[in-house]
Amino acid sequence: MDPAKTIEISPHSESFIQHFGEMGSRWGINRTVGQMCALLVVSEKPLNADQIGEALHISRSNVSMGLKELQSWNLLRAVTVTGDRKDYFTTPDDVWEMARTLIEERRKREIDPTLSMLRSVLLQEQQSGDDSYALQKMSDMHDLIELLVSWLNEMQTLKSQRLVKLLKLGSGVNKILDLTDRVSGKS
Amino acid sequence: MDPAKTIEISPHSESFIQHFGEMGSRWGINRTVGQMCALLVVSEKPLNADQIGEALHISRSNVSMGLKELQSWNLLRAVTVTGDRKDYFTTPDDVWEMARTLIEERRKREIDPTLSMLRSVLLQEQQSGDDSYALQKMSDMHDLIELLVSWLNEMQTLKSQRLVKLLKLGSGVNKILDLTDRVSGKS
DNA sequence: GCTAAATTTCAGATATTACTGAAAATTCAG
DNA sequence: CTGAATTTTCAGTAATATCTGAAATTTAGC
Repeated sequence: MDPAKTIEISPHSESFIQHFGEMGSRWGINRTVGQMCALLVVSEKPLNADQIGEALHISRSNVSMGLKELQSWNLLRAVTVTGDRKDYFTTPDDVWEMARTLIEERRKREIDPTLSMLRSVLLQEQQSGDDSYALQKMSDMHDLIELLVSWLNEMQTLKSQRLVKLLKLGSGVNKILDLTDRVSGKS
Repeated sequence: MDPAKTIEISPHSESFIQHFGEMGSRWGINRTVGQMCALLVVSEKPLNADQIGEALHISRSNVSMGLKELQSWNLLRAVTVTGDRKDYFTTPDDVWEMARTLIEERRKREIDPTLSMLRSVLLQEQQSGDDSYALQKMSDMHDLIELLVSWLNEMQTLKSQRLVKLLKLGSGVNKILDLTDRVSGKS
């Protein structure tokens, strides 16, 4: 079989990959993982670890660790090619699917732990009232985060098409809210 | 005047502050800045730099740098006390205001640059069609991000009360969407 | 099972980021 | 202005995170 070719990267794709590397650090992920993800997104065909390493000029072992990291983000699809023992990788085709996954994973890593912490602190009945200000703040924050998380979860259940429609409506929803307010006579 | 006292931190607040330190690294901010922010949130009174440093066991210069960082996130309010040359700091009282600011700032740092990059790449008309797959992906991603950003901006214009109502409605909006679909006869 | 290809692991090396103390700059009451 | 209080800057150091090559492990055809 055709031995794995050195993959070509166009200048446009190069910009894209470099950008994701730089942004990677502003995210929780590191530069290399960001580049790997970007590379797999713009690559039409799945790539094997050697191709990835060659394209990004990183060691084989670094590719391996990066793939593991991407896997933990649920952003990796593995493909096996008959007659080739190497593993080939790609990202989901649909950018909306990727966005959903990304948001879900970030929620798990960045928000859920804080919610647990707040719950646990608030559960322990305060022995004395001398810390009531702090506890009130934590309570406010808890409620805010819980609301955001439950909203996010609900959005995750919608089909992409539906979600897009809702986002496009934007603050137009506000008008509908006005309407329901008037009907039900609230606030 | 009463010289600035060593501030007391309750065990609950301590957990809160430590947690924000640890989570800080999962965010773009570092441990110390996370702790400083948490400390100012749960502290009823504004604190001066020395108090912050003492409470978190960090150097005065580190406090200074941390404050600068927090300022760049628009999360700091400075208060001057008459008869005291020291500066006192706090965070906004309203957690919703903080959440808005945080989301806006993260958008600026984590999303806007990517949108610019994608725009700039897509603007350069592709010389040859041999990279059409990558360009299509970038175009999809551009549209997705643009939609998210414009939605976020619209949400930022709503009053907190309104926003809460909308979030509580959650996927209930979907039903309203159904209704408008039926009326206008779309999709 | 054996073996060679492929992948993963991990200790040490490298690079990046965060922190400190000392010195410089700023601020403000007198 | 002056000078003491306060804040900021920054070069050097400490801590963290990332990357690599070599060795260990896993995998799959035979």
